[in-house]
Amino acid sequence: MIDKLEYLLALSRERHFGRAAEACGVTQPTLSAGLKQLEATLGALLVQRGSRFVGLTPEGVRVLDWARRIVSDTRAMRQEIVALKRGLTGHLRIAAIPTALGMVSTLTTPFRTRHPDVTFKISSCTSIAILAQLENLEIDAGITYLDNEPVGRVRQIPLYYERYQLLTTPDSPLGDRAEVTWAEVASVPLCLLTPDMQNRRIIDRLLRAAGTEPAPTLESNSMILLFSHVRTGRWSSIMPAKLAQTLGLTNTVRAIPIVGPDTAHAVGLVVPSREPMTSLTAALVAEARRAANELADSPDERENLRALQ
Amino acid sequence: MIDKLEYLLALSRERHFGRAAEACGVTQPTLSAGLKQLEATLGALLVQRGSRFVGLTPEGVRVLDWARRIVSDTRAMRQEIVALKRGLTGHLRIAAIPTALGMVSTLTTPFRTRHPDVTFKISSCTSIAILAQLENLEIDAGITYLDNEPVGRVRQIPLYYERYQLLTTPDSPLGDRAEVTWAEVASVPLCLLTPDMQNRRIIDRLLRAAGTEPAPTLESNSMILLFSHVRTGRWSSIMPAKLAQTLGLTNTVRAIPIVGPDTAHAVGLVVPSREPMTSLTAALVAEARRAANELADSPDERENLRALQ
DNA sequence: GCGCTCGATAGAGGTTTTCAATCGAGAGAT
DNA sequence: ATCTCTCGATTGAAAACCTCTATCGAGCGC
Repeated sequence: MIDKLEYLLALSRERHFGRAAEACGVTQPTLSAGLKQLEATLGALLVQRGSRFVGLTPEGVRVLDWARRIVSDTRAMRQEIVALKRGLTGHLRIAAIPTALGMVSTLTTPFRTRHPDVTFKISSCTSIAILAQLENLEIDAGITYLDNEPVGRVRQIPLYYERYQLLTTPDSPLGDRAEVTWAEVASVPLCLLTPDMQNRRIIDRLLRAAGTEPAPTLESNSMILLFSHVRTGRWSSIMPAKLAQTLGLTNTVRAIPIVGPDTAHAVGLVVPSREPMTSLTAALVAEARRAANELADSPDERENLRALQ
Repeated sequence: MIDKLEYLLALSRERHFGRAAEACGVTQPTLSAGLKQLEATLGALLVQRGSRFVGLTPEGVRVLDWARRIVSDTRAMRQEIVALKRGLTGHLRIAAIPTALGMVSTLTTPFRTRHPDVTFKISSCTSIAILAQLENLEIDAGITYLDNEPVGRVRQIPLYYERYQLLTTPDSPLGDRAEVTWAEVASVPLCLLTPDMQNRRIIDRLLRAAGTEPAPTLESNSMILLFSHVRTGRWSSIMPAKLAQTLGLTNTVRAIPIVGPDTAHAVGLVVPSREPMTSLTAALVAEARRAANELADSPDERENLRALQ
């Protein structure tokens, strides 16, 4: 039964019988038969039949919802029993927004010291995708903005507030400043993330609040690419302080704090709000709580973050 | 997998392989093998082995906890899909404390009018047993005192406050009174419930609060038996008003309100606090909310009850 | 030590599951 | 219109699994 529910999860994710079967490690006829059997035992069509995959029926959508619960509980149970025997083992799949990638190591490094048998897979994607993947059990945790429209039921552990810095070369127009305003930032040629990234949308909002229209002359979805363009001296960019810190300041690149309307966006760990949590998830949450104390720029900020939980 | 989890549930309930197997509708070797397979897939012993059933291992207890979740979610899923097709159908198992049996019909009657395809099984048992059975998925809902030590996670819907009346014959010492005090009640020969019933323990407390020691000359676990003894004219008894109302006042039996310290005990519906609820449970909760309005003795009381949720 | 209860084990029989191979319907291209 | 390609359903054989009856063996009480 549970394996059949996994078939349904895979199908709704892949939207293709063959790929779903492959993802489950069975052949396509097996998956087809499994779903047909699930439909028989529940007494309702779950998959809209056609020459190709069309979608799930309303009943299918409801079953999908239950399947997520049941499958994730089953996995959590398995994991907990393994953890009871051999200590914390297993695999944590984490997705993070690109601007948070730099600080992931402050989470993973102490975690591995504490639990050496846990392996990680960390992927970079948009805040929207993180919530979608959490919902579909494709990742175990995400690191993203906490002021998102709540898409699914998630538990959030605040980590730090994102503050922005202008990345530029010392010999460019603003290169010698100790701090700059958002209005000033808009006056230099900028390279920024693409607008599908929430970070870019936040920066756009901040620039508009300063009365200017964002007009980057180069867009990319890779922070590394932006950074390398800044190094040429022909572009400047805007980056969260935590990330600029990680990339390291060479003698050709300066990071200048941007002052002005301080609409700080909190970044934190998000995990499925299932009670009780997976033992791995629980350990990660504990680690995040510890990391939050280290990452906070001031005791004040620490207090504010704690209030967000 | 799920059927194996059901085996574990049955075993922990019956504490006997043969009876557990019977409860699951399989033979004892099948249940034994199923549990052994569950142990193999989880990689841990779940049942303490001995010549007879000893108990579950710590791992077994943890798995049992998950099994309850997974099995109940699976049942809820099945039910919801059936409900989507054929409207609300199925079976509701309710347990109630004896003193609440009289008012169950104010819940079930309108429920059946609304959902004619739902059948009921209503059993009478102690408040402790109700919570235990709820925990073990043996009943779907209970009707009991709401001031219990919370044994499991339950959601409670208040129905009414229990108030006590003296049941007696018109020609007995207190038979002509409009109301009596707890101290007066203690002066007549009483027949009461046995002390394993919470109702009796409450009455004992009330009698002691009035400075008297409860000394019933007859005890039983059946309200009907108590009532029939009252009718002989040789005993009086103490009953919740709601129940006295249901049993009906013949011309040989009077119900006299007992005044004094008003430590009202709220009675209500309790259901497993699983999110989302079974469709049947959700419908029952809705019915209980409606019934609470009807049962309340005053608007004041209605307000107090609402606050308990 | 005898008998009884309980749970484990063995082996047969039947069902279910799985897979490779193939079919057939529909979409898109020519 | 027809060809072709993709996708999901179907088929049939082999393997795996599950469930049963029958029986065993350990421990408990007498």
